[in-house]
Amino acid sequence: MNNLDKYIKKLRESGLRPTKQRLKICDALFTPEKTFHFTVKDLVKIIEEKSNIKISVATVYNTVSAFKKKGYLKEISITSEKSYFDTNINNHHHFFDVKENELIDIEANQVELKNIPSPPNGKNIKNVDVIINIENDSQ
Amino acid sequence: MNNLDKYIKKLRESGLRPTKQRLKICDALFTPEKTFHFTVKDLVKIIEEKSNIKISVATVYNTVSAFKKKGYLKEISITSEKSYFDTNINNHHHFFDVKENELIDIEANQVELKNIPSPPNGKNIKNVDVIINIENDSQ
DNA sequence: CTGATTGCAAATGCTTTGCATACAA
DNA sequence: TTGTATGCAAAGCATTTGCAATCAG
Repeated sequence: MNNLDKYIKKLRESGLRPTKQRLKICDALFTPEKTFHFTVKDLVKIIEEKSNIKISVATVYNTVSAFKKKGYLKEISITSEKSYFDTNINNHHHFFDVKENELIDIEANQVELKNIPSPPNGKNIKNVDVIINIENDSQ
Repeated sequence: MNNLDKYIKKLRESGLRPTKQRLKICDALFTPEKTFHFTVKDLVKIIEEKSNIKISVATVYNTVSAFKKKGYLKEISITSEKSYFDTNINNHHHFFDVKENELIDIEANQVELKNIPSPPNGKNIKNVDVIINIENDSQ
């Protein structure tokens, strides 16, 4: 299956029609070999630089949101005024530089998590995020 | 030392003058026996209900921000459109109900974290947050 | 043609800034 | 009186909503 077909499939599975704007979003997100972290604003910038088209932030938001709900993207739990997303959907964790707002992946098997407590009655665990907040030595 | 003196001390140590508004904020935050989680909007509501005074959100923001910087409050790392703070400044973790936006404390010793990887060169670890995201069984 | 979906301008709501006012010395 | 800190209205942004335009069938 070529990329275009993959992207059309991902969009349809997320409940979205494969429009020109949304295919550009897929291209920006899923074509790079390496996974990466981004904000909605980052993504708009990447798309506009790559293709010289105009795309509204609202379109990016609803597409990213649909992909997140479907599990094609993950949102990262950090204390930041903006939402950060990750194209790496495997179980893993993060360093977060609180001053620079920079994220670095940590492989899941690099951290040993044991004795995870049971969730409250009627609830189940969706996922566990480990955030290691870091800052410059001098601070 | 009585509460008022404690609050004046906390404010001065955070670089703020002890004004009427700020003492109300201290009262709302540090008088309750139990620690709790809150957003800035929650805090404004608590203060206005308790004392019938008007207080602007900006004043609450800058005071909360100064207390956070000083370590008298902690911000919690979660994927939410609002910032959540915690009056419990001991090392501990959280369950986060992603649908209800509800937080529950987990004692630090309830989770066993091992093999924390070394931070990148020139950086040191400020703190480690473990977020256990939960949702209703049926979902 | 018709009902459903799209893309985006405008609205919303959280957070920060700028400045007239109040305060300390 | 004078320089500094305060409190908050207004501005600034991230995100969501509502709807005219478009599309699929």
